[in-house]
Amino acid sequence: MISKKTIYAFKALIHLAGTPAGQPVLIADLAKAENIPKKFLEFILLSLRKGGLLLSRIGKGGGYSLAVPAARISVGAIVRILEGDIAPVQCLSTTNYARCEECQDEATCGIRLTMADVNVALATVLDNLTLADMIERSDAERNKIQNVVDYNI
Amino acid sequence: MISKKTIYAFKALIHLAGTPAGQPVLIADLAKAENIPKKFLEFILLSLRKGGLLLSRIGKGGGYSLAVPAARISVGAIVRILEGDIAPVQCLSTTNYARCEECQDEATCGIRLTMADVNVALATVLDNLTLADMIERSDAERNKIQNVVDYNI
DNA sequence: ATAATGCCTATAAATTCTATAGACATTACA
DNA sequence: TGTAATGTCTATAGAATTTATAGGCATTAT
Repeated sequence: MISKKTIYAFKALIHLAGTPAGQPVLIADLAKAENIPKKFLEFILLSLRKGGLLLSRIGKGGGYSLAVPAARISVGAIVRILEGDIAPVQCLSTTNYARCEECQDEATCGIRLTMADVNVALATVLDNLTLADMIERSDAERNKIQNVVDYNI
Repeated sequence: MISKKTIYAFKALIHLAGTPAGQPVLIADLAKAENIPKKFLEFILLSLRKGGLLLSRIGKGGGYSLAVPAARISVGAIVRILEGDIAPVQCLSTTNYARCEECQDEATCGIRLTMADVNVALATVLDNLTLADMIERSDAERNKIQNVVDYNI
């Protein structure tokens, strides 16, 4: 289950992807528009910036904008920044590795070996979905529904 | 990231799969052998029994044993029992559904549409791995290492 | 009967997640 | 050069969840 923090990040990124490039968005406006606690959002945006996904400008006329096109921001990258990792068990994490407390032998641990498969499956799907996909799918669904409405008229 | 509770469940199930059928194992023994807090394990085993994966016998000579062969216990089933669900967002959960607080329109939510893919990928891999796989892979790795040792002698 | 066992409810302790406060640093622009 | 507008940073509070424990009850074999 992904955390609220990551959901907020998705929302913020989708919002930023929908604003004209070179026109930074204020934290306060973003918070209001997406109904995210401002101070919490502040922290989330900072993380995303440090993760290389956002640009910020301080001072008057400042704000946040995407650092890269939405099509090149993978969902996996977002999740990794906010959740720290994707791995289902910490002994499989690359960024946040920790040995299991009482794992006798990591190399032959059946749980670990099995979870490695899960890890690969998860990473694969998350790394192949992008912010642009999120937006496209939403638009596509909206159009589908709109067409049905048109048809009915 | 899967919880300690689920890891404990895996360990307990692997242990039970490794004991002769019809020979129930005591909670106390299992707790000691796998180094799991006894009272916590008690709760975990109860959940697994209610989930249909274990049989128990009360009273003297009682204990726990697998209700089905290890090859027919999927990792997904175990995770679902302990974690409640697999879905990455609650609005995709079947057993534990909850609408997102401020989702304007669930049908066109890009986050939800995207996470649906993740959900399928995750469910697929988890449902196709079994307790028997966990044990087999562990054995296979052990043999590999053993063979290397033999070869070196 | 009695001892051995799982079952159940309640609750405590620890950890993580969510949210807030407030001072500080940087920038645009009058 | 001053001032208002902004993001940055550190600290901490509050809420929720996860992990762990206690103790009495119900059931069974002998």
